[in-house]
Amino acid sequence: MDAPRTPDAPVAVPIAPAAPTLEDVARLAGVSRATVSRVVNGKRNVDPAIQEAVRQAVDAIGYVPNSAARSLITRRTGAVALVVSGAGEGEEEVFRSQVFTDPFFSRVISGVLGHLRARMMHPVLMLAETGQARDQVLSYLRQGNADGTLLVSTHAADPLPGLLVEAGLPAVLFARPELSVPIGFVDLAHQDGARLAADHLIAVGCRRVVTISGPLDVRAARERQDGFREAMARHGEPLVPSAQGNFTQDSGEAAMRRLLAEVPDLDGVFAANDLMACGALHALREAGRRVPQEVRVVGFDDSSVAAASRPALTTVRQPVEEMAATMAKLLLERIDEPGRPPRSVIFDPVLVRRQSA
Amino acid sequence: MDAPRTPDAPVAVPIAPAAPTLEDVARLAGVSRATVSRVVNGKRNVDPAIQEAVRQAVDAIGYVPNSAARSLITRRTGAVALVVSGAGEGEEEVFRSQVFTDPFFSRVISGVLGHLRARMMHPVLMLAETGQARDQVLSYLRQGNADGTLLVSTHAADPLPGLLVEAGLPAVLFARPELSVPIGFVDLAHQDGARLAADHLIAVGCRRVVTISGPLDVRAARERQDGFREAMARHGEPLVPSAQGNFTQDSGEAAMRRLLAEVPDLDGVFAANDLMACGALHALREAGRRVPQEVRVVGFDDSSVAAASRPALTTVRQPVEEMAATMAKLLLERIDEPGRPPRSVIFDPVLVRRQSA
DNA sequence: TTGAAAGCGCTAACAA
DNA sequence: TTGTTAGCGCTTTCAA
Repeated sequence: MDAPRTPDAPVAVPIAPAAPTLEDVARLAGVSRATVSRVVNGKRNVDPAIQEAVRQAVDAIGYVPNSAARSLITRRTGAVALVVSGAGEGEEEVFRSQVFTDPFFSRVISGVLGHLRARMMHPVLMLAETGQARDQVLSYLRQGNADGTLLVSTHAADPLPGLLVEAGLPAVLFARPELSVPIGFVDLAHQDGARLAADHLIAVGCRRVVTISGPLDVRAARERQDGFREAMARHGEPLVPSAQGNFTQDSGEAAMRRLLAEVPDLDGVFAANDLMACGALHALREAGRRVPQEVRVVGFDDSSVAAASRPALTTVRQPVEEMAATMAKLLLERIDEPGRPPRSVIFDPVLVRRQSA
Repeated sequence: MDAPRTPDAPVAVPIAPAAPTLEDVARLAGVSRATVSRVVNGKRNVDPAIQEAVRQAVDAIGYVPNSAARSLITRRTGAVALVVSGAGEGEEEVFRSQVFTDPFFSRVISGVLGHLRARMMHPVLMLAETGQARDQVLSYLRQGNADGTLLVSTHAADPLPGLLVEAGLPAVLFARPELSVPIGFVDLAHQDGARLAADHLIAVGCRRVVTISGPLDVRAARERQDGFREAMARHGEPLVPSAQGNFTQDSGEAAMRRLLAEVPDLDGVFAANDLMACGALHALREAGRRVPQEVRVVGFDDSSVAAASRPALTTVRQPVEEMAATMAKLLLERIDEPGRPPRSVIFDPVLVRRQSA
């Protein structure tokens, strides 16, 4: 009663080709597994003739080492986690879109990739914006899925640095941790950068200067603010009106409007990042103020929007790619020599003059 | 130029605590390794009492499974490669900075991450912009470092899709491959999107319309261009002046200048992406043309710059995050059921009206 | 339901 | 210089 089965379509059948192993190569080359292993890993002390024979066998058979097996012994994965961690209050999707809208993270990725690939290591991207996500990241790392962690915290009081140190996992941060944790980091001399901006605004003749700050629970935002105020005080301007933003363009635009209402005769603006400076530019244009003729604007970061905006932004450059590359370098150092104490590097900012000031 | 400073760092002594293994847990709980394994992996058929005992032992001892050992048997890593591949001509650093300046890639990452994390999988970021880099990616994958590949090609005739299929590695592409390769992908109905733009420009009264195209060796750019021209032809405008850009803002600005010189009375612009549309906006402002009063501008993608630019861009939305999430979904399907033929999904674009048209 | 035993594929002592 | 041998820590038949 059985209807004859129609044969399955002649689709490219997925034959599991049973990947060749060291054993197979060894047999074909007529040597031991150990010797093959040595050749494959480029260890010295192997007869050139045998080396050649092994190589031929490898090519002939299409051998590729299995990295799980290798990792099991070497305790190395060739991967590092690149984790972006938040405060733990936001919504997942909001956090994601904010993180990835900000050109900052792209620059971090770019810098990290640049340094890592030369060492044949690869970054695994992870988000740790909630407590649960953080636990997942932690357990992922504890399982030995990565050789170390590059951590970018977006908010203060992030518990992750402490947890990583506690777990004995190599890690390096972007930005000095809020809480004192014995861990390496790269950072910028934010106060110096803010001073550069203040000095420049004064130098080009501004007399009524205001600032748009970032969220003041973020250390970098605080330091930029403090540094700016301090420098202005030294120039005899101890009272600098300020409005707070949250590093987004919209928040910068809103802050600028508030400041225009509050200080109608302002002639200089320092924004704590370029995105907000860009927003300020929009608000100023909307208010009919010409930049830089009537109002000068200085941003911070020198992100891609700085050069792209019109007028192009004068800004304080933070060498993010270079910092990220250094972060990777510090991590690899630590992975290579676990005994070594954590190192940190602080970078100096530079003023980049464009059209806005 | 930065002169990195090195602050002194406190020392943290590295204790190598010899991670506990299944064996340790088994001994402590008084059961066999197999039983512990079953409990840890949530297999049924384990006495609740024993289950509890094992769990306690796990907690007491701080056991975490070693994923290299696990992968060796399961042949799963929990990682997928997210590779961005280029044509193979550019410089490494240039490619990196271009890739990561474009908000498009950030959106891809965001969408991928959103889908993957729910399945406890993680993306490993890789670039394959040169032949050498491509080989590295390929060997990384062949070594079993990832369970599959999500591939975003920036250029036509990318050999990687073919190589992946040939190697029997599960993969899904963003955008249909130029060469015919039996592989799954997600894509947008670009022509339909371009038609949306054309219909809108006509509907709002434009009579002298021009386009800024992307590089025409990129399929998406071609389809947007063709779709636009076709739709304009149906509206009785078979000859649409066009200038070519390369998807960057600067190239859009330059293209717009050329078009202004060539077609001084133009009153409508369709740019093949938002970045170029933004550049066009700048060129138009510079030329003293008011948008949208004198010239209407429509972009493509609805990337973050579209809403951020002033005037905000009317644009054709490409649901990149959703597409990327689907790409991840298709890949996981394929990883779970290797026998299954590749699936693809094509998304419909939507016109997003803002201020520029 | 549990345990014993056999590897997964590789590297690294240790001998030869 | 090469081979032998022992695992790395885990999952998974197969019996009990």
